[in-house]
Amino acid sequence: MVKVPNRRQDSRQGSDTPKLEDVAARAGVSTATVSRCLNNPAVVSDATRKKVLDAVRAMGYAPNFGAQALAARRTNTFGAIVPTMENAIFARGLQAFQEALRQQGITLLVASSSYSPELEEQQIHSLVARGADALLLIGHDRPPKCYSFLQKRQVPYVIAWVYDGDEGRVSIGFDNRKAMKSLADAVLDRGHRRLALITADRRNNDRARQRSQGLVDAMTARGLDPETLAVVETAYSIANGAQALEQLMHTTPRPTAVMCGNDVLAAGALTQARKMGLDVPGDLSITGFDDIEIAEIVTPALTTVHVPHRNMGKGAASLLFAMRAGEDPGPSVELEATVILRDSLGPAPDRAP
Amino acid sequence: MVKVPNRRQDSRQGSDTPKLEDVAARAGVSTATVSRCLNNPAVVSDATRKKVLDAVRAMGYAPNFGAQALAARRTNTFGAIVPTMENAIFARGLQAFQEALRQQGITLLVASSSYSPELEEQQIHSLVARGADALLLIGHDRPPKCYSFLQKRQVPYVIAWVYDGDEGRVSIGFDNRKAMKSLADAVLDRGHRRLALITADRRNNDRARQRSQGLVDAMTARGLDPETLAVVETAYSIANGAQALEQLMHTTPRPTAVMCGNDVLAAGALTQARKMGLDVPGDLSITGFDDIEIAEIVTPALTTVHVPHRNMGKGAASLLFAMRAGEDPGPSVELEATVILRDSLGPAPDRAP
DNA sequence: TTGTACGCGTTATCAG
DNA sequence: CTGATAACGCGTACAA
Repeated sequence: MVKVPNRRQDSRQGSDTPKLEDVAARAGVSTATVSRCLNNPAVVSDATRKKVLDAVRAMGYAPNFGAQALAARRTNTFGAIVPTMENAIFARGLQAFQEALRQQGITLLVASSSYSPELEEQQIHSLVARGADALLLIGHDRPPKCYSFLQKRQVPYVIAWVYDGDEGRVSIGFDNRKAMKSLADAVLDRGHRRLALITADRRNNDRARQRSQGLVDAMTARGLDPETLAVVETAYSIANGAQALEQLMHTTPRPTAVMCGNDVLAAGALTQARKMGLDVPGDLSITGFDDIEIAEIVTPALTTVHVPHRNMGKGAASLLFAMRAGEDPGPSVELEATVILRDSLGPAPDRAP
Repeated sequence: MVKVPNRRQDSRQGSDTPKLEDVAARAGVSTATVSRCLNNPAVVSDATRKKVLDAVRAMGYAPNFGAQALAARRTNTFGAIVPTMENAIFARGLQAFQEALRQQGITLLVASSSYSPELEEQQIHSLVARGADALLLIGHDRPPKCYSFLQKRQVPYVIAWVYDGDEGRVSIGFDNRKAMKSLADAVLDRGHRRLALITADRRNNDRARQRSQGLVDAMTARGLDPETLAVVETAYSIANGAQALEQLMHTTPRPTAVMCGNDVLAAGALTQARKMGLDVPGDLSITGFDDIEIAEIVTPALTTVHVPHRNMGKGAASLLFAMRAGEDPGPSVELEATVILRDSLGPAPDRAP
């Protein structure tokens, strides 16, 4: 069979994407030199570099991703899988992560798992198959095979949004349990004794579990029976928060404070409480978690926990850079989360003047 | 030089990613057959197909993306560039878009341009370089070279979130100008005559420009002088909405209704108004645009324009499928946006009883 | 400092 | 229906 090299399928006209070879021809050098100019400019002479870069610009050359990935065995792409993109919980963190990556010339691929372990596993495979050089994951909760897969494929990853000693994995985040305990302490300090919790499904969500546990910790520390805590588990959404609150208001004894697993649920709960004619915080106190923008604009503003969104994103990027470079990323990083007191938390009603 | 085929750099142990060849060996067939099993199962015999697929499963084989892209000249990846991911404006639409793509086995890459034309151009290049088969863009406003680039590269694209006759480009969306005029009509119907507008920067944002124009249309239609409209231009954010409102409240004559370019600005404005001790809608009416979740939970709930988020996403996917298949996508699609009346809009104060 | 040439893992064509 | 094998476009030892 005869070779027909380098003739475009369609030699008629300009559906063309210039390739390295074209640039090389125009600049009067070899493809190797062009490649070097782009990837390792230091080793080529000033004169040729200029010549080549001019040609590159003139032709609007951009490397073919597939070819590059195939040859370099590296994509300069990191992946992130977050449970949701429908609200702002992870938005700020991702933004910071992305900014840090961009500075290193790395592209971010974001996928969302909709809080489904199966979907997340699929996304992990997909991102790795697409050549992600490293991965950002949220929380520890996922099937062990996910971890063995990543290890087998030698893909570095970091667990964000949690810090809990070490699970043998590099993580960066805050102590969800401790943070919720602090918030619960603030609630208990105000005399509340009948508490309720609206939380996300705790089965596949270690953050939710830890937050829940933090509340129990606080109660136990004061000699309260955790069994008296009313709990509603539901998916994160404003509507669900509202529905959960309604449900809780029909329980006896009625709670005087409803703590929510995040601000989205809390916003829904708050809206519903007011819709039911309750005064917040006069009749009922409500707290959130995460301190996303919504917390400040609802009425009354939400007492919540501010989490270090941006620092988690930035820090995760640093850890992954180190890991990709084959360096030791060091131990997991603990960042601080702080209680933010706003108007949705007040003294317990029966204790008020 | 001697060829050293198919020996892994590291033959020591299992840092391995199985390749087509490995699967072929295990199944006792050629690589071509394995490839066919995966991409065009119909043409291989049942027996071999089973044999091959078993091997694939057993080895956990996943095709190498780069190689696949290089050989097939197709990535099964679509890209979307939205102005922002920091709030929910585009979240629902993107979600729907993604769901539609997934059904066709297509992965979505999302990038955000932060409302910067330069950044957007860069993102377009990046996504195309990464082999995006098609692109979703928001609005028409961008340098012509972006369009010529896409045309030259033969990358299909659709413009979403707008419908304005035809710019010679396929678009799917609603008529921003008409929608805002309807909302403004509702405001004017309630007796408001001193209006203000808080809008995003209109220079690179045709949606913002059209919405602004719609307001002018409504005023003109009633014989009001558009010159009396107080306008503040600012970036979409809650904080900016708040600041803009404060500024407007210091103008004379003070507006009785503040219309906002979107719900995020409106939420900020609303919060600020209440912080300033104003009664909404008693002293001041405020409107938003987009009808994202936040519109329902602020107090009072926002009168706004509901835009067809999900249908735009789904429809955009359909159009792109057709275009990628070389079919004629047909003309641009106009969807309906509807005014949603909620409590933040009331009668003009001086007209109230 | 630059050029030559091979291999990266798939797909697709063509011959059996 | 299956098997060889030539591209696909780039990176990079190795040679010059």
